[in-house]
Amino acid sequence: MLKFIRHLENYGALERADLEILKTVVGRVRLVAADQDIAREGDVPTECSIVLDGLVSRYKLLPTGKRQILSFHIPGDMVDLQAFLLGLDHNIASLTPTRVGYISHAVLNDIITRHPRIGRALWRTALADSAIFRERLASLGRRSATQRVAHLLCELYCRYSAVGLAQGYSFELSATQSELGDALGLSYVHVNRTLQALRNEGLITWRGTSFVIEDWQELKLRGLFDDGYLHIGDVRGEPTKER
Amino acid sequence: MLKFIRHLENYGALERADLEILKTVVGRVRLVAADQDIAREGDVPTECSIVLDGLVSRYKLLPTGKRQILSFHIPGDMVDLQAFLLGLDHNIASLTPTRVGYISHAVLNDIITRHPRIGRALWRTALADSAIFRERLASLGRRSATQRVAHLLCELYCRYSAVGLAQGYSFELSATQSELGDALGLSYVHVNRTLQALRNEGLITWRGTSFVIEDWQELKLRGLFDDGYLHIGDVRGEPTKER
DNA sequence: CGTGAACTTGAGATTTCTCAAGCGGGGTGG
DNA sequence: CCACCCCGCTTGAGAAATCTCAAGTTCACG
Repeated sequence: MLKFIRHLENYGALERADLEILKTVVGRVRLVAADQDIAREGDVPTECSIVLDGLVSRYKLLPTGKRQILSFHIPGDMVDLQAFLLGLDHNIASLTPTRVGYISHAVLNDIITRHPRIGRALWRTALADSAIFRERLASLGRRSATQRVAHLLCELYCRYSAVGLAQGYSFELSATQSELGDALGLSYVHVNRTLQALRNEGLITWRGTSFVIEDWQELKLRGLFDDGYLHIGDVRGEPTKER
Repeated sequence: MLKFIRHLENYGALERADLEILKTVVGRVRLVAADQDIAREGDVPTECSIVLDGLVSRYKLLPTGKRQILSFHIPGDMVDLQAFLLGLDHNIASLTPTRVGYISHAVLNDIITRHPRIGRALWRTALADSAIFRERLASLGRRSATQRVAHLLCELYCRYSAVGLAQGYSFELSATQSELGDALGLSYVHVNRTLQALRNEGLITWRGTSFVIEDWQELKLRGLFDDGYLHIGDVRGEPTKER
């Protein structure tokens, strides 16, 4: 839960009263095994999910059987704020054993109306989510395989770092190379070769699920990465007279 | 302006009072020539733009000089609701001569707090926007060139149709093949060949900027198109007791 | 230890890109 | 009013990136 609050604070300063409320909003908590669907396209959820622990993905399946992973969600992320106002147009699944916290839509509605500061922070996270989709669009459309892989690693490092889940330049990434491929529009074979190329150049290393960025500056360059689109700490539209 | 209201109504029933307010929200209107930037990455707009006439795109430029078009916006679309709460992380440009209406953020803030029905409809359009990015992600990641082109044509037809800008199965699409390529992650040469292939199969025709879908069922199949992600008329989270 | 999933490697096949050149039509200046 | 010009479209052909298929290999786990 603290990760969620930390995440929210990246999208708008919160006050003590807000924090007290946020500590009470999570109703039930559910443990989910690896590779389980948490919600499916067409579902009509009555609560929103927050990743407390583990790694979650959103994905679409095409009629051809191909899978596109739309996003990865790390602890602190609210996964399906969209389903608060619109139906689900994709699936949500755990990639590792995961702990998921739920906030009922009723409670959410209440918070948004009565605590506008929290409401705005929530909407900002939704817009930041959308910004990540746009940047990935630029990756799939106009970045080479190497650039895509490097870019994704940079992004994940920044996001892990923002919720305190990176130590130095290392972080845990429990996605398989096949999953990375489905997220990047590449075959898993090519992801493998690309990762090895980056390792051979001394930009990254990994051992099991533990990745280390060995040359941050160069990796950013290779991925054409600029963290602006993550909007971490980018807060606008805060009425100055409020309080 | 009527197109904007019509667009909003696709995302939540509005009442007479709402309509009256919406008719007054647009402050200034600006005429923009073709191929002009309307806003740039890093800008801090104080108003939101609505396309009244013409065709608008959002795009990113990578340091390599490549362009990714993120979205096309047709009359009725609000282009930069995101900049209401976060900074702009991409550029916005006219593709044709365009008429743009502006709503100041102050007015918008006021409307959202005082007319929650309109506020929710606005947020739904923002979420639907995000849904389009996700579907395009699936296109760029896992659809073939033919599937991408067919899918985009299906989407644009549905969107034009939803605001009353399609006659039968025909609609005006004033993007160049090069622009379509930058939106679909393809070279303009390949877009050209792909369009011709679809024409030779009798699925579409065009003359200048006027496109006709000759075989809707088959084009949908070829594009693996399902309109669910557009969320047209998909309204949830409307408190039933409200009014 | 045995097993299976994930990772690795090799090599030919495919899709799409890039480069290059020609075509066509609408708008404009003489 | 007409010729010219430019932008966008079209076509061809070789090049490049990435995919697919296939066969190991490794490592975590039971």
